[in-house]
Amino acid sequence: MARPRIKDVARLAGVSEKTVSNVINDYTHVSDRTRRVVRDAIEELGYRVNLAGRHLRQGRTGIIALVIPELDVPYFAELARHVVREAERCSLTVLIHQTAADRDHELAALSGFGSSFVDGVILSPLALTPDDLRDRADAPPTVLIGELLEEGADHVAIDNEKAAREATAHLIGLGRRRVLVIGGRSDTGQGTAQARTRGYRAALAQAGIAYDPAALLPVESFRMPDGAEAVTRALREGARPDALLCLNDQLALGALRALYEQGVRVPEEVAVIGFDDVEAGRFSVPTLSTVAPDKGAVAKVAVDLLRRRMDEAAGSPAAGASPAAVRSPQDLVVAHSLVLRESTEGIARVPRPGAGTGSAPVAPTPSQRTPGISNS
Amino acid sequence: MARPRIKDVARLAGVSEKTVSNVINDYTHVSDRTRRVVRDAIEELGYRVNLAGRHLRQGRTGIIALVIPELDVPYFAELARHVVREAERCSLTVLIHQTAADRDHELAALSGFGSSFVDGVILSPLALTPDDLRDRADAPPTVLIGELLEEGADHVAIDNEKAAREATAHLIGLGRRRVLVIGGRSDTGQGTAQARTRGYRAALAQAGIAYDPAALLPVESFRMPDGAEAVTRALREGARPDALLCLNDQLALGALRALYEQGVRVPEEVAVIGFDDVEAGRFSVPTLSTVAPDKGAVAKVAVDLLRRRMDEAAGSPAAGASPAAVRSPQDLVVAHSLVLRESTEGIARVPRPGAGTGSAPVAPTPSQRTPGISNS
DNA sequence: AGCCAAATGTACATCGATGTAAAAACGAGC
DNA sequence: GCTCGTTTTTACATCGATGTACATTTGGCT
Repeated sequence: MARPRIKDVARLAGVSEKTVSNVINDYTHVSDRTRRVVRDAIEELGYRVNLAGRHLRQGRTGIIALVIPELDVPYFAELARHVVREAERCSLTVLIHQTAADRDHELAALSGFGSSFVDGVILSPLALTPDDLRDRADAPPTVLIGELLEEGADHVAIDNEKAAREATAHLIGLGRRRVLVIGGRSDTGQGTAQARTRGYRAALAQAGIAYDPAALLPVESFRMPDGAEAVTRALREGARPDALLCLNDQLALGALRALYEQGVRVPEEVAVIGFDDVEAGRFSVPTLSTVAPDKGAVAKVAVDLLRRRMDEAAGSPAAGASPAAVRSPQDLVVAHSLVLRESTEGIARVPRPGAGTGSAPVAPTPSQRTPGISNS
Repeated sequence: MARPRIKDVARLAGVSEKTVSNVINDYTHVSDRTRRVVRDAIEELGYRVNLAGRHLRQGRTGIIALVIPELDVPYFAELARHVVREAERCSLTVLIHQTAADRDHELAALSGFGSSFVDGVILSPLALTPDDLRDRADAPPTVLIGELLEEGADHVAIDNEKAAREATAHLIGLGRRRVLVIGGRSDTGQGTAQARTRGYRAALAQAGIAYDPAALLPVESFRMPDGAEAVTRALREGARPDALLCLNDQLALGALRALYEQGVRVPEEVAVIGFDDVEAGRFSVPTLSTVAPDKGAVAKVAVDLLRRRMDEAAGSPAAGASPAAVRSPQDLVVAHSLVLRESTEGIARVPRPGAGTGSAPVAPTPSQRTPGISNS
């Protein structure tokens, strides 16, 4: 009645345990007849391999961890979906772990959850310092996404500086001159926020617009309430922006809400643009222009790179043999595009026809996406 | 250089392997001195237990699976966060698995991913049939959340029928008479959608309003595009609702967008109410009234129940001894409340003051929640 | 001092699957 | 029929941690 073991299969099939193992693992030299007999026995007993035994023997689990700050931030959730799909293709299981942007949690993830039961880690760090990355000794292969911390670790992301430059340039091209940056940071760190802020400044410089440090509105975290609060406070303090560059879509959606509450029209008075292209931005009122990273590509590139690292780790434990070209840390850049929607374009809204709605709508369907300006 | 084993710790500490194991597992009869020596050795070597070995020996992994249809549906993401937090308290790790509402994936999850490497499963099924639940033989302990499939399985959810009745009654109380149900289903299944539809009909009946089957708008899935499409189509076909009961917030948010595009004012012309209380509904324009399940409670109750089942499974493999009271399937109901926001209340918006925003805002801050009508 | 019970530590087998090395079976060629 | 070279199969050790059963030490008491 208990779960059958390989031993039970062997007994039923009248062969040794190893032969059963050979059949399971598609070992070459097994006669067709034996293979069939064993298969039948497996079928009859409903046998399935026990991962614990295999793991102990082989030292691998087939599980990789995806470590992200918050599950309920749509960008991470959407990314997670892609990573899971991608991993499934290589029959890897993804263990999703949230760190709540907590350094200890991220550290734990880096070293494989205090035990080697994941074969690799894809980590989106928020609170780690470059130092943390250095003193990991026996950590599993790791690929970072999103934040660029420093040389020394594999990393996949879009060109954040360039993307921010393009987005800002677009706002300037619309005639906007007073662009606030929600979530902007002036320090010279390696984080995404800093890179995007640099891009913003580059665009200003290119257009010959003076940079005002007060245009950077810091936020506690990158969620809707923070965006709303930052904008509300800025307006209350007398800011008169004609555009907002929000460093992610959550901030932008919060900002849209705050602008609405303050009676500021978007995009007529203030244009708004975000980052990430989350689904909610396609249905907000107004719909949200945004920098769209190719999430599928981020996931694919990250998983591919991680797999290479895992193979290396497994293949040559006594390192050195493999070509330095692959072993040296990779910093891979993924494509992004600028998706323009109502929050920057000012698509005319259907005038209110009393309660009637018989006429065909003029506004675009929300799912309709502007082709966008693709980067290299 | 390789990862240290228990053997290495034992050698360094000058004790047997078992003693090290005893220290690690807080066995009672270990002298303080020995304990300290072993602890120091562990510290010095940076030893950490290997899960594979422990798992093989104990037959447990300390991992539970949370199986949900889609990670990027905010409700599931928010729920997942709570489940992870709750599990962390009992030092359980959560493996999140998405099924894409695919029956095969859900089945695989039910039987523990083709191997016994998770100790338990919390499953939010969408495509499973009651039959599937019956023929699972050696599946790990399982708790269902959300959908009520049938007797025979542990289950945690809000009282969906009652919640829908309350929500509908509230709409009727606002004077609305033509309430459409986005995502409504008239069949007599055990799903959430059916339960909510029954609640809707009950409320109509109670108010003496005739039920029109055409008021149920079926959807392909429960996401924003589906909500938008359903509403757009209904309006185009001549429907003249004065309220929408959307069976989740995603549908409602899509509906809000569609109504906006059609020039229909919310809530003046059409009141809208959703289910789930996702964060986006607190920042939409207008903000979204919704049935708010106590997600923290759902997570807590589900994890607690699962732990009981896991203990039972571990304690008495040859069942029978434990009291039937606990072993019989539980069907636990969690509290919900009705959160009223702009989409039903019609809070006055600040009139557009040109570009000025100097005056204090009148609208409530988005995070401000109406206390709500709590159920039992 | 002498004894007994409780406290503490150890050797060894075990969980399940698989790599290793070697035995057994098979087939071809003379 | 016998040898040699392959193919197929097997016995056994192994991965790392821990339960079992027993050995040893400790301490309290008479």
